[in-house]
Amino acid sequence: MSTANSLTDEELGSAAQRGRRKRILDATIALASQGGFDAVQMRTVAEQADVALGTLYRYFPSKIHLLVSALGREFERAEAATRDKPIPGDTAHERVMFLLNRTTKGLQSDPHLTEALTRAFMFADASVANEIHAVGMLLNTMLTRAMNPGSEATSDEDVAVARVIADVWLSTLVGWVTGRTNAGDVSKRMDVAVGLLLRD
Amino acid sequence: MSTANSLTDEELGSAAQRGRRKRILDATIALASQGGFDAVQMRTVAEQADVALGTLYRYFPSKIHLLVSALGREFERAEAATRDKPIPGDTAHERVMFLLNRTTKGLQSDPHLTEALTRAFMFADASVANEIHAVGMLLNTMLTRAMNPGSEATSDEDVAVARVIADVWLSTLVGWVTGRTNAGDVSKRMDVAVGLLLRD
DNA sequence: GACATAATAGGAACACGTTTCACTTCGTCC
DNA sequence: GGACGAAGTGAAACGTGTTCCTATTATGTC
Repeated sequence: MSTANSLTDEELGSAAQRGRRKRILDATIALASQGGFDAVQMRTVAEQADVALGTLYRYFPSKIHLLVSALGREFERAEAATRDKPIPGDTAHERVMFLLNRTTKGLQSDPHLTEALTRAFMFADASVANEIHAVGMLLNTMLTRAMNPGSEATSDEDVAVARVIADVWLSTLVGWVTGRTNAGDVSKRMDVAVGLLLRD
Repeated sequence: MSTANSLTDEELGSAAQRGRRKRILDATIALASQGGFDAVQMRTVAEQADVALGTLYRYFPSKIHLLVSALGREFERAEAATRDKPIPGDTAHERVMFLLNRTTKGLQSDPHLTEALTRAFMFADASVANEIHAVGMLLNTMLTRAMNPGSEATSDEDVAVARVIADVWLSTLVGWVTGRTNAGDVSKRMDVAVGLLLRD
């Protein structure tokens, strides 16, 4: 696996290049959504994005980088769409579960896409650290905001709890993606975990 | 990915067959230990186990099945070695941490092997459910026993806590394996998580 | 506008997981 | 002991991620 990074949108000079990058990610999402991890074939992505295979590899040094970058973009999109909406719920537990349920439902509405992205996320190695880190930060931000809706300083404990919740959520998601847990159990297990962690 | 199962030791008739299976798993562990996931190449495993490639695939229908089965054998070995030793510690928290630290230290002493096995575990899909389930049960048994050392009935809450701990541990392990978390942080993060879950 | 440089296209080639197939060996039943 | 099916061998072939190479096209500089 190569050690280079994916090209981010910001460091791309021309509009044509940003266009290529966008077409590549769009094709990736479309293929993943339709057939999951295996359907995201580099030749197919390149063809569908109207880009040469070599160019695809110039933008994203591996299939994993590509998928994790796509995941990042989707996550940002989802986060941006809900950034300014207050999360309903009287307790941290309720708000966190609202957030998790909403996100989980979104993921479960496109199982193939979720499978592809989760697989990539879990398979990624150190060379994908940057892309992974971006996703992790986003996730933690969303969770701590749900726990602590005002913009008061977030406590260390909140951060720790958010990390544990994120870990459990990821494991559970992997279980669902790989067919070991059914959709309903994801919610149930998250509720149990959140209940144990946020006793208010 | 094929849907067949790995051949278990019990369902193998002859001693020659059990020998083949053992040689295959030994070769797998040796290669993984030396070079990690990528070094476990099916041709190399077959060659080193003195078995034809087709035979290897008859015993283990994919590289993932092979690695997860190897993981299962290692886990059983580790569990059997410590089954009857009482776990030191005055509280559930201490005992669980003792167990986690001992296991984590064992894993970290062979990073390549751990990388290979964890990668396989996280990448596995539904066709590997049996092999995965065996590992999951073992892990949960070990954790609930640490939490609840007598053989008193294990409560539902204990089981739920054990599952959450296992989830966090897996996520953290993945972080370590993929170079996102260093070895010391694994312990620290597990301690925080266990502290949140077992407040005694 | 001419040129240097970088980016892209197009496609061949390689690596490794997986499949396939023709053949041989082994175990079992009569 | 021979016949038969299951298991094993050996090698070729395929699919897909990845790399590499050359020709062509943009892009920026004087």
